Amino acid sequence: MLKVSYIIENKKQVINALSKRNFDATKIIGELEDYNSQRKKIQSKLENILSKSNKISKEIGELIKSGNKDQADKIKEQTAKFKETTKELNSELISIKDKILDLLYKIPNIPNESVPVGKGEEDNVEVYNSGNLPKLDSSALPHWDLAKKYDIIDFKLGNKITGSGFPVYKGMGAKLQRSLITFFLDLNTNAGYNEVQIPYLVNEDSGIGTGQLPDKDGQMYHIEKDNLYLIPTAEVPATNIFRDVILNEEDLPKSITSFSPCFRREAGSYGAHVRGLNRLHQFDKVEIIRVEHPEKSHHALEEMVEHVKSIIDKLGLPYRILKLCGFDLGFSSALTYDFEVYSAAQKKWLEVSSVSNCESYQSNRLKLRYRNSDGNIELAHTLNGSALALPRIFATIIENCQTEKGIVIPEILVPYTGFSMIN
RNA sequence: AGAGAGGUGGCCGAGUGGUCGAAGGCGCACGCUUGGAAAGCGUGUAUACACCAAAAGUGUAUCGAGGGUUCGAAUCCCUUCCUCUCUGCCA
Repeated sequence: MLKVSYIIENKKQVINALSKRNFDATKIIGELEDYNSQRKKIQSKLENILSKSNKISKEIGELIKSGNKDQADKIKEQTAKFKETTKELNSELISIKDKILDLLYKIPNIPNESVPVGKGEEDNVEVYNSGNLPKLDSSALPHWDLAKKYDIIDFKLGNKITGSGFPVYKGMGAKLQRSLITFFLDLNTNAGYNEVQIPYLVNEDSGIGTGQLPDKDGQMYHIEKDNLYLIPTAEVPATNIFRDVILNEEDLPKSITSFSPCFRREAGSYGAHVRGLNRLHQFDKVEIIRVEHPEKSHHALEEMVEHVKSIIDKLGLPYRILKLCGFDLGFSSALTYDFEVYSAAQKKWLEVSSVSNCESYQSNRLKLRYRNSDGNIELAHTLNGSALALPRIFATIIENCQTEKGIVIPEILVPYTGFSMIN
């Protein structure tokens, strides 16, 4: 979330910048200003009274010490009136702070200057594409048919065990899946990301820290009995490593990578476009996270983009990179690049990675800060990206690499799979 | 899951109702000392918010979290989370 002081001091720029998202912040910022000045008034009043009553308490203490009980009792009466007003003011203060927080939760991050204006996903700007799109002959099968043909993914079995969107990978399919995970982790750690294994369930504080709560709690699976949430991405536990942390400037940057299954309720998205592996309730993903100095975060984003490019290049899949327009930009992101690989059998672009700079939007919620060389404390910047999400990569590999004889595994994966052909 | 013991600053650790934001130590920073280092000595060493144009300064809150008792809570009571020990269960 944004800082109240920042919003109020830069009101015009904020409203202007948010209009890129088709988000009209005029009213909400107006309310925010009102609440904030109310908050200050109440707080001053309250602190004044508390200060007085603290002084009196000290006096009472001294009087009792010196044996002056009668006088102490007299002064005690004075404090009675403070008590009620203190209580009232305090509950007013709490409720107004809650209101301010509620408003802050509703304001998305300010898009970076370079983010294009847009009214829909058609306004995303292609900034890179890797070359020619492969053409398969008309007998080419989509991955759900290939999965059945070679018995590598069983969607029906997943339905039986859990429900739709929980596929069972079998045999060479399972092996390919595991190979991809290891392959991605190897590339990420070679690029300097520290591998961590994180919990797949997180508490409420963590959900709030990275912005899934309170607004998007319908998208996460919630275990009510223990009040825990199944993670929708490793970004949540991995970024929360740094919640309530003050780093030293020289500790930056922090780079980590983590594999995890991801759980998403995907409430309300059903239909043909979610067929097969295209949209699942449980899928595997390897994530990269960076905590950066504000002056370096945009360079870091470019590095992350280059890194993801190199991964897809190695797999030899056709892809393009989109710079997301204001409309499509995620709530807490300032700048996002989406990677889409081209599925020749589905004749469709499939998103496989989203690399974002959240600037200080997450770190303000997380209270993730660093101490600069002057000794001042400032918010760090957080970035995250998929490197990579598995299902659509899996789907595209088997679709694009299908031949009459079988599915040809990309050469770079063969040392991981131990086989070069699924047939 | 049951019984017991705990959770204090970057770390260790004192504090069981009254100048306690918190002794003491370690660590860290700066200074003195030294040819240089170590040792020694001295000084400093939390965060958030508010007041102030700003700095200085002042105020308020924070001793796992939330609530309560009290003029006053790190200290007493309740709830909750976490850690440790024993028992149970288990990969």
